[in-house]
Amino acid sequence: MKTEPGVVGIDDVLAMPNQTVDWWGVRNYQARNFMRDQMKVGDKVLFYHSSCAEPGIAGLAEVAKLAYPDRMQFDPKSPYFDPKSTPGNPRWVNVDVRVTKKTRLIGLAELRSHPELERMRLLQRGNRLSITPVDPAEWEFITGSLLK
DNA sequence: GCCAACGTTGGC
DNA sequence: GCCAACGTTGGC
Repeated sequence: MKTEPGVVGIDDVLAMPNQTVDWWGVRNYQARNFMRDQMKVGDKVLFYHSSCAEPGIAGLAEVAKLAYPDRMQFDPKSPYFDPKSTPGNPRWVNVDVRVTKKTRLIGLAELRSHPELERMRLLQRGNRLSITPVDPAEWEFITGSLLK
């Protein structure tokens, strides 16, 4: 799951109660559907920093709460406000994410250097999705080999 | 700031 | 439903 550290970085989440944050602001249907349809409490998450000086994996996390309406869509003052969304029929949802471990930063170049991660969705050319599935083998390689 | 690669919008 | 124009993402 990508986040911009200038907005909410891993240190910000670690400073929050229960090291947990609501993943507000996703406004892409595919990414929303991953949260809504796929993610369960306890699912493991790679916490990724994007649009910053050092893009890469910054930590490990897990899903702490099933998808529910994103609070920003109802706030007219928020850039994430959606006038077409109503509390009775919300368009956007988010899960809660709890950071379980801050790791060393694994940069993009390093990720790309490993053939084991060649097919990782995050690394595919043209990928702009802020939430992408991670293959169990990819998770194992990253947590088992790269972070040892 | 550039720009590739998308995704969304809206006229038809 | 098509598709051109426009907007966004995100690494560099």
